[in-house]
Amino acid sequence: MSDRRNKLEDLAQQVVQQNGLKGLSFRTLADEIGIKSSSVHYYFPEKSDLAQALIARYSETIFERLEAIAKNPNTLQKKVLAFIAIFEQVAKDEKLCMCGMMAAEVESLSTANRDALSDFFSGMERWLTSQLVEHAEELSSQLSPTKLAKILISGLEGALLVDRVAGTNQRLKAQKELFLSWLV
Amino acid sequence: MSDRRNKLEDLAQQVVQQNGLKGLSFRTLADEIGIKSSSVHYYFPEKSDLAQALIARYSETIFERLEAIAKNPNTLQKKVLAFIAIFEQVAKDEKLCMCGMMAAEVESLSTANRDALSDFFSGMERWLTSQLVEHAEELSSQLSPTKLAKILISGLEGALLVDRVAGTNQRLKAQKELFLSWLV
DNA sequence: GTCTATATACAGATAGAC
DNA sequence: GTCTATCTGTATATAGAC
Repeated sequence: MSDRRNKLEDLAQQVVQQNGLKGLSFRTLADEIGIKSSSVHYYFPEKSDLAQALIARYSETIFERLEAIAKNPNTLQKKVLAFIAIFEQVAKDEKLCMCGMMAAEVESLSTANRDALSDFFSGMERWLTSQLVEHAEELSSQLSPTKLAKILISGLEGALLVDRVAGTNQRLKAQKELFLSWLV
Repeated sequence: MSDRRNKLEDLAQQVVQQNGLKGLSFRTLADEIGIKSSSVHYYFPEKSDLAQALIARYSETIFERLEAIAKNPNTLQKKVLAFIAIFEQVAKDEKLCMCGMMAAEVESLSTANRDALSDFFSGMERWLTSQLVEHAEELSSQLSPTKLAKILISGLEGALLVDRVAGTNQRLKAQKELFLSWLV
């Protein structure tokens, strides 16, 4: 992967997490890097190609981190708090989860983009579910691990969304406490 | 309020809930109504004026419904299920909460728009909190009503977001079960 | 209130030179 | 790989006639 391609993706991802895919233009992207928009089209012929690359890249980054968390022997509490910390870092930069942002724009995405987005969320849920199952003895909730995973992940996505408008982190904190309430 | 103005707002709201404010143009809005975009500017000089009207209108509609739910003597379970049903109706139309959608676009909104959005979410949380407090004896959670309200509302917003991508209603259902798990 | 006409800006995308 | 140049479409917004 070329360095330039990488820099384009870095910058594009940041813009998408703040302003959305519709808030990102090949022109401004090129300007910030110091090239022309036609050169950006060299790397990403269409905008949907850029979006696809961004989703793939973001997914890779996140799932690598999740794998590292899972591999490291630890309590469920520590593991999931490390998971939640990923969202907290996003919130601190006044951004959204990149895939959460694109989810809001799903009507204007290609079907490949949509599928990749859908895979991202189901992958995160699968990861969290497997952690909850693996540490079942540390859980005290009456709800199934699958449901708990769906609840927490959509809760975290929504918390990022609403907290950013309010300029606080109260909802993210509340979601964290929700998780803690599920532990024995 | 003129009939035309109303029809413009009706249509605009629907488009925003599906495609976002950036996905709404004065031109297409005018076309669908059968007038020219300059005539839309007669009602809403700038796009931020339209956005402000939409948020005010949406808030009014929702809070009227919440007031009706609160006024009608009922169990906490029935009241909150009626609250959740508002989200379920939105999901059925493959839309987002209009304010949830605009929350994703907050970086490109006027400060008045942001403040109105923030008020919408805090108003919903205040309503839900007051219901939880009023029916405290029906609750069994260790978390405070304020936190439960924040958890459920951001959870519902996130569930709409993620479910729409996945084309299911699993996360909304899971959030509903989460609420039910809080009852005695 | 609605129109025509237009100003201005910006979007995604492509052709072809270098 | 990057450029210049350009096509084409669309956006917000305004002026002024009717």
